[in-house]
Amino acid sequence: MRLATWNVNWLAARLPRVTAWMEEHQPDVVCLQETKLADDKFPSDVFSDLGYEAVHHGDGRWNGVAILSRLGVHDPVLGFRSAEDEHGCRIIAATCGGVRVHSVYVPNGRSLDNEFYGIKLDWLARLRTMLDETCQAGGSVAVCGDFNVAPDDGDVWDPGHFVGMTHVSEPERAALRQVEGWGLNDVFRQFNEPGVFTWWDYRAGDFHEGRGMRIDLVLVSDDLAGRASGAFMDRNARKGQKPSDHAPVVVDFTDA
DNA sequence: ATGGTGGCCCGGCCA
Repeated sequence: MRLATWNVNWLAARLPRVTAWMEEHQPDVVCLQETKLADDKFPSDVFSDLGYEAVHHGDGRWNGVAILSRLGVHDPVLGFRSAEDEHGCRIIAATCGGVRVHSVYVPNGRSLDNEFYGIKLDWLARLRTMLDETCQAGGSVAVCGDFNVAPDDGDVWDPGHFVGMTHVSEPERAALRQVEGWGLNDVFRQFNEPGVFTWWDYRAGDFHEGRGMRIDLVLVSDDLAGRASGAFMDRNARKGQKPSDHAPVVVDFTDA
């Protein structure tokens, strides 16, 4: 199974790039974030023509998450049980090829003194609760998406630059570890050295200057981690005309 | 360096 995650920063603008990328890389399951589409505007037919079933959770303006799969889409769950915990459309789950897949877009947090920072920490705690409530220990589980947290200092271009900022603060990293504590592994790290990033600000030539962060993660249960055969970030998808500010992350698994 | 860019929808918000 080839599993991918990509924050596309508005699917309407990115659809040609996304479909071309899927045809080139042939993922079996794709988690998308920041589609910024209402459900009735989601281009299910385009993905259907490529052989993928899709489930989408979006309200049209901000956020928006989806799962595309050519291994089936079973038992989809849109959002948390309580919408007020979710702060927009930020999580969708479905079973694809025997794996419980989650596509997540964690709140940005804005700044350490902003109310959205607390919302971000609460959201990550709520994610852990969802895993506790809906996933069986020992099952095949993947939580993929834009976590808006760089797991450690090797995941940012310059730790000194980020002192006092979100994405790197200890409470955020601790909240991420609590999610991983369900029994998930940051599988990208098995195959890549520190310094491989997934997001670069559009501004000031950050991409070309290498000023990025690794905030797009694929967290998988132990059985999947044991079957992982490779993982990469596709830098080419961040180049050229009208890119997302995120690059996709791909992980390959051998069959069970 | 409080800029810079690029999305939402068309002025302020969000990343």
